[in-house]
Order: sequence, then C-alpha cells, then structure tokens
Amino acid sequence: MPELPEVETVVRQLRQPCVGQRIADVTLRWPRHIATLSPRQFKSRIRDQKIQSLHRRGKYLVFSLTNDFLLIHLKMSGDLQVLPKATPRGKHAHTIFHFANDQELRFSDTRKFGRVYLVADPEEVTGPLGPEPLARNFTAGKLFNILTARHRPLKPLLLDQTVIAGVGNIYADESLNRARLHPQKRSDSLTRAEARTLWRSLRHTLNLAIRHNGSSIDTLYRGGEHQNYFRAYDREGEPCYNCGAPIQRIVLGGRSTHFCSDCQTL
DNA sequence: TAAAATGTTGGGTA
DNA sequence: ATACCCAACATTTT
Repeated sequence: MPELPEVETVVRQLRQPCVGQRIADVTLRWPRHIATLSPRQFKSRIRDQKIQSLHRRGKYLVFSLTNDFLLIHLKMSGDLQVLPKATPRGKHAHTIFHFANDQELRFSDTRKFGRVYLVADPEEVTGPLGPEPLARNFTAGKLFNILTARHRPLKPLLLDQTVIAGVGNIYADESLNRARLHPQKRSDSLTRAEARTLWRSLRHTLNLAIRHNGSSIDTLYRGGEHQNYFRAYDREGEPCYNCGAPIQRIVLGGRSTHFCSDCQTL
C-alpha cells in the first residue's frame, strides 16, 4: 500500500486504535521483516513500550514509543490493520504487535519487501529523505531550486526519495500529466513558471488522492478510491484528459511510465 | 508462460 | 561527484 497518500491514509486509520496502547508482545513469523536488531533484541526492547503518537514521514510510518521510535515501511505490498485478537489472521500477516487490550496491529505483506525499524532516533532511518512535498514550507521556489540543481529526467527525479519524500510511480505520472510536462524532460530545463506548475500539480494530486483515501490497486483494496480518478497511470491507449490523445506507456528506469506524448512536452 | 505489480538498494559502468 | 542500468528481494496475478 505504498505511496504518500496511501501511507497517510493508513496513518489516519491507525492513529485512534494505536495511540495510548501498550505493546505487550510481538510475534515474528517472518523475522526478516525486522531491519534493525536481532529478532530477540527487537522483541525484548519493544515490549511494554506505549505508543505515544503516530505520524508519516515520506512513505514511512513513524510510531513514537515510550523510549524508542518504531518505523515501518510498507514497500510494495504491505498493509497495516488493527483488529480484535479473535479475528482470523490472513496468510500474509507476518508481524503482529499484541496490545495490552483485546486488539493487535497486524503487518500483512504478501511480497515480504516491507521493513520494521526500532531506533532511538528516527533520523537514523529518515535522515536521507528529501523534503515533504505537502509541508507548508515546501514552496514553488524550493522546488525550482531542487530541479535546477540537477540534470536528470523529471520522472526518475520525482521517484528519488532523497530529492522529494513520498512520491511513487503512480503520483509521479499523475503529477506530470497534470502539469503537461514530459517525464523525460530534464529537470534543469524548467522555467520558474513550469516549476510552479509542477509544484501546484504535485500538491493538488497528492491532496486529492488523500481525500480519496489513496488508491486501491493490484489486490490491495482497503477502501481507497483514487484509482477511479487516474489521468495517466494504468490508462495506456485511453484518451488524455488534457487533449484527447491516447496515453502512451514506456519504461523509464525500469518503471512503467504513462504519459501523453501530445501535450506533455519536452 | 513470461511479464508486471503502489519500492528500495547495492553493484557495476560511464 | 553524478548519472544510469540492472539484478535482487518474494509472491501473486494476468
């Protein structure tokens, strides 16, 4: 369930049932989920810590605990749900946090790419991340500076988490279509006006997707409905909403890329 | 069957 | 230092 709007949706759904809960124990059915510490150390160190708050940084969920920070990255297929302990567990619920009440937090992850971190300082994990695109201080001018500081095609640049945090394959394509910018256009070729257009498109796209509770695709259906509003992603051959020309699909940096070759200009 | 799927990272090469 | 490509991670679905 990964990109910024989906992670934000999960955070909002988990906050109420998680904050204030004490973690009584953890079950590790796929120990490689744990990215820091040995499974044994992880279990003993997290036990009896309380969840004090929960927020999102890029695509990471950041749980503030009594003494440490618990970070979870869902990668391609991860999902988190708080459910009564009596609810039957799915086949892919690999890591389970048992609360002191009658509920538990389940990290389900079909492809097992997801990772769990327990650290004293969240910066140990999120340190390399670029700015939050929805932050108040992320201005069009800041984006212009970021773009012109490198010489890279826009699409791979938007996917680079150290440049901007949280944008993934869907929302990169969506933002570029809305901004009418070609995914291979060089980042340092944008005018200030074009950078401002991309800034507005990116923020609009992400905010709209959050309003729709994210996108539900590829077997992960959790109530999100933004997949019904895609303008480019997964719309190969269908008409561009800007100009009517068919959406093209190419592969860039190993990732499928959808765009309109008529109105998204280089 | 081969290919692709909301992601990241490490290695090798320009 | 910067940019770029590919394989790897593991599983399911089309």
